[in-house]
Amino acid sequence: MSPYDPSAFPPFAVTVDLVVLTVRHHALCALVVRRGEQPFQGRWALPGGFVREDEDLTTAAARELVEETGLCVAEPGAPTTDPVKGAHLEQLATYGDPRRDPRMRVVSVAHLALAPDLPAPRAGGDANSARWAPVDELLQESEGARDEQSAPLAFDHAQILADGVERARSKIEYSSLATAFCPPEFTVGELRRVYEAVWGVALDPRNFHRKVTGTPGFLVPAGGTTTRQGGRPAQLFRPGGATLLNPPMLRPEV
Amino acid sequence: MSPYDPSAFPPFAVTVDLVVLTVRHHALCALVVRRGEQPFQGRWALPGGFVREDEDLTTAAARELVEETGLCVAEPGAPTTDPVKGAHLEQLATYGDPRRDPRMRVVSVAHLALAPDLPAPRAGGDANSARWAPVDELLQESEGARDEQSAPLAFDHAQILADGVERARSKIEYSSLATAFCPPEFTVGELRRVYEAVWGVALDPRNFHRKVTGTPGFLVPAGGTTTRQGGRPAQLFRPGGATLLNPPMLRPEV
DNA sequence: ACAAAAGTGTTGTAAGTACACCCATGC
DNA sequence: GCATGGGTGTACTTACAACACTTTTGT
Repeated sequence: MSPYDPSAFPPFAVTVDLVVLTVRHHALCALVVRRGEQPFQGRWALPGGFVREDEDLTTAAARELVEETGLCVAEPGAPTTDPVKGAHLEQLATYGDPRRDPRMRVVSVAHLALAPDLPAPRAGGDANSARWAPVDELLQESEGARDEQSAPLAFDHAQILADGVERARSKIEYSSLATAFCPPEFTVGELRRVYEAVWGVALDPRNFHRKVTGTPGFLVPAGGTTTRQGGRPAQLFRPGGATLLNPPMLRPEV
Repeated sequence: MSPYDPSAFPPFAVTVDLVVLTVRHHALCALVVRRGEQPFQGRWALPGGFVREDEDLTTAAARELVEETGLCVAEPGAPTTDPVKGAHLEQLATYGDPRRDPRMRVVSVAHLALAPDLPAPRAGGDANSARWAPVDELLQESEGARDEQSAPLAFDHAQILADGVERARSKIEYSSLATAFCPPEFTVGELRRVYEAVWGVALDPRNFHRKVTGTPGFLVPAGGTTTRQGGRPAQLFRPGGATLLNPPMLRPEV
């Protein structure tokens, strides 16, 4: 690595962008904010912002997450019943094409956040508004007439979102991450509907039940029952300690 | 995102660091270079360097790879018999702790490269020398007396290397990536020794053979045989088109 | 009574493990 | 001959898909 001479390296702006996913109305949705400025003024974009001078990348992402949604990241090992603290956050990938931002050289470290269904997004920062949008709408290629709601995302955010969705889809296979989409206590049926929404498939409720309750460390009984989904009362569960599932959940249609 | 005002964001240096892995003498090895300058002068470090003004991150990583090893990245879809062009390169993760470099704020986009066994590394850039070192030596915690060879890596490179090794270990499970450690044509036994070295386990040769030859798209017969490993002549194979393995290879001891 | 969702039992099948066993070369 | 690695056959076991069936609520 070169010495201290600042002229030896070009300066970059470094940002964090967030792919915040949740499951609403049986569909996988992402948080998008409307851009208030050029370029891409008025278009939807992923939330994000500059990394500060003395801030770690993960810290910057967690800060943006709070500013945009009020969500706090779950403390490892400290199970909480506060639905606003159950979020999962991890680094996704870094995007640094020289022309991805027309104004200057920006390297964006994208992060992936998974959250339970929240009442409503709160707009923050320099965004005019924010909303949860089904990822299917956001990612469908421009075909035929397009209304403003489903216009393509700003910058390279469609690519970032696609990468985040793909990460989530594959990661719930072999980890217990799907519980990050659920409230602190949930039923097996609710967990199944998360898998169905994220993967976009229908799962056999009977086999699913046997599988998740039989995977060690995935779920622990919370003690109560609920009928909030109708039908026979269902046992409530909390996430077990396990992070890696053995055996993994299998995504159909291979 | 904020307007053009450069005072609105702090400037960062952006580098790429490379985790270059290969299998030599039945052990997983990483390429390390000796640092010629402060800080960490004389210590081993991962190869890397600054991203240039108009350069994509992947381009920068590929350029560093050529400079340090002479390896070229494999062209997708263009199978080559040149052993120096078969390398696999992918982004690994980004490291941006404010204090990871004592001189200035550096964000490093680490990349993972997999290469077949090469004759010898060639030192390049500002490194005094370069060598292949077994990852077990590089990653073992400081315990007891340590010679210079096994001194811990500079900066946060031990963490980066550990992340790269873990990525490689898990990715050869469900992808055909293990062939990137092999020469253009190889035997089933050579491929098995790759898995054994990367995972650090012993595999049953009989079941392994059945499995890899039975996984569609993993291997295609190259037509010849070889006795370079001794014993009965073995069929030579080339990588098949498949990138994702179905069913996946299973890592023992879970 | 009926619909709806939860949960259990059973059966066929795909895939993995652990071996015994045979094959083709170099020395 | 014998050592060495390559390759096939087979029995045992696990895990998954499919689907019949029972349970417990709300209306």
